[in-house]
Amino acid sequence: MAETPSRSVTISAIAAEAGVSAPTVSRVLNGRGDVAPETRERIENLLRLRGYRRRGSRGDGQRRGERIGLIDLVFNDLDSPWAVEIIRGVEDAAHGMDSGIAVSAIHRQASSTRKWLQNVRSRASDGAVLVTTDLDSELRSELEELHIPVVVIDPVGLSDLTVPTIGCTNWAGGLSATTHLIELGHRRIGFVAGRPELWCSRARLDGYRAGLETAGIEVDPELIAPGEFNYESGFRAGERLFDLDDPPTAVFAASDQMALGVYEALRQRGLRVPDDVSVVGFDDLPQARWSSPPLTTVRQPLDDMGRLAVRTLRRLMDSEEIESPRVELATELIVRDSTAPSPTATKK
Amino acid sequence: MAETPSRSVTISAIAAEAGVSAPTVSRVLNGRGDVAPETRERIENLLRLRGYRRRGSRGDGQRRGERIGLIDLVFNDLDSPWAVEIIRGVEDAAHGMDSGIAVSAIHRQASSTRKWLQNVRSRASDGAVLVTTDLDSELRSELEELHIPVVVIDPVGLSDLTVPTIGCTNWAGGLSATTHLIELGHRRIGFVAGRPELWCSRARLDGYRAGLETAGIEVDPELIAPGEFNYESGFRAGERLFDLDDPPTAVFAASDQMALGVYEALRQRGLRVPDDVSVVGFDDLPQARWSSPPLTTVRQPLDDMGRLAVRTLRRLMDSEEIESPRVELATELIVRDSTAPSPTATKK
DNA sequence: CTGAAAGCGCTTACAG
DNA sequence: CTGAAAGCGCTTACAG
Repeated sequence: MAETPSRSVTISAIAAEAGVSAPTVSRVLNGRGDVAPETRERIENLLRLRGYRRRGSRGDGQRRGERIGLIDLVFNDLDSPWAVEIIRGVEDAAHGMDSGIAVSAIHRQASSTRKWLQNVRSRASDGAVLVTTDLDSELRSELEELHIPVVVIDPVGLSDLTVPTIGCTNWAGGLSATTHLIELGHRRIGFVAGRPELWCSRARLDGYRAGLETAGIEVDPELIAPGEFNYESGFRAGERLFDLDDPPTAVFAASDQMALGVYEALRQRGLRVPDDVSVVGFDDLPQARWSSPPLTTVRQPLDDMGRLAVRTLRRLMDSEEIESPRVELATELIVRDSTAPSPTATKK
Repeated sequence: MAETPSRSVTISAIAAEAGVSAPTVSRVLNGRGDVAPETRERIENLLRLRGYRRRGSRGDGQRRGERIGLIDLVFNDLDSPWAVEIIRGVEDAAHGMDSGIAVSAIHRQASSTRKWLQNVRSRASDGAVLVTTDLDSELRSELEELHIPVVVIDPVGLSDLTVPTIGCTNWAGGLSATTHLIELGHRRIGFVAGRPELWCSRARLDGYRAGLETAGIEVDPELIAPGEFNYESGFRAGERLFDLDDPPTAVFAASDQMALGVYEALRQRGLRVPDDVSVVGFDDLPQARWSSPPLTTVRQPLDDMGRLAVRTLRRLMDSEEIESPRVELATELIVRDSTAPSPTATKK
């Protein structure tokens, strides 16, 4: 957790500590050229270390409980289909407390990360919500230097606990999806896994296993196909599962996108959902509702996770207690039209 | 177009004009309670009129060509599936010029619009990109009072030209989709229209008509079904078209979401895409690629529209010339697997 | 390359 | 409810 930013990290405080005058620090801050390299570096270090933030003439800095003005919302990339869901939740909660949100993506190149950080610093937001699958440690330490509260929304991982993290119950979701299929009479249930290096993939897989084992069904490794959460990998996994000698009658895919890939693999084989094969996804992205047939899936409350992130940020800013560094919101099985009783099941 | 903001709308300038002291204006700005109602109102009006923006102690205001720091990106609602596409484009371009973006939604209630505006004002962004289907005139005049450059991204409408607007070639897109189907041998081609009050719906419909007429096919009003751009209306339109005595062999829907609704209507009737019926959409949202079968559609370059909006804003800020108040980017037909030769066509 | 001085825009007690 | 005064954080010439 970042040290509490000292109450008045002003230009003159920094100047005093660096043994220069205030104007010199000001010049460094404004990127003027005429400062000796050593001086500049010394000042820049202090600036970072002390978490300097421009304060205008508002007097004695941020007061406890002061209205928050701007929250940074940071994605790895904006091409994930769940980005909007989270944006909506965060925007909604921020709006409710009269705050704005600054959305940005850390573009791949390391060089640009640095520029991006400078941006965040210069717009002086009051807190940051990070949505990220891979929160590398370098970035994290850079963020600490911002001296603002940070909350991580982490729908896929299970990061370490130095920063409050908001996730969802992946294991329970995997279990409920599998149980749903078993209750429909399915016995051969395929699983399309997510990226193996992410904890959520493991949790969903274990939920699947637990469901089978509870029902006394043996886990057949042949029925577990690798995937990477995206459409294409779901499609390939679907092909693989239905090329088996004894193919499954139902498939649980660890993401909606992979479930849609499975749809396509089935369509190309002339198999129908749900008449021939049942399919369950994970996420409940809007497109799950608009697929044909509408997809039964495990809902991950991304918007609520966004809202909770903002509320947590708020508490952090007010130096209130956080219940727990890791919160997992409940997943929920949404039954639509892609699941039906197993064609091979004994009719009851 | 907003009047150019005067160079130095300072608190004391406002105070002088209002015949009060600077501290009083300051109190109004900071929402302190102890100001006489009439005084407050007089000051608030002047503040709006003169486009007051907090300037800290940066000396003489914004200099021409100064690095831009924050761009406001405003949606009506964040539930539109194309929101991310635009966000990505705007973020990308803004990132490229070391600027951040503040994303917000105007929530429905009028009361909250006012609060939202105050927020925009107080975060002092350097420009605003509006994405909106219904840019009501009240909101627009409020925005003028912000005295910052504004660009409207308008994928659906054709607003009046007091503000630079970026759209796409809806008519040409409608024409190319229809021509594609005709070239595949289809003669009875259904059309699912968009919300009739929006100009883009009209343009797409006219493109459809033009395509038919060019090929010497009579326009059958029965084949034109009403829709509202969303999934449900597409579904209903599909039901209606395929309940006709002489149903179409192909359908062009004025949005991807409606096309997916048509998919579902077809599935429920046991009809297959594209073997029995071809379907074309409009937008090329990511989900078009992930539908089953992947959807042939007219691509609207939403991300490029976002990028262009930022570049236009930049020129406005630098007081450079804008080529044209209304720019339309080209649409492009993306052929995937939802279209095939008409089953009733004479084989060539 | 750096600092002392002047100044800007704003806010905060304080007095009435 | 309002203003004169003091002060804060920062920046901009200017001088060396």
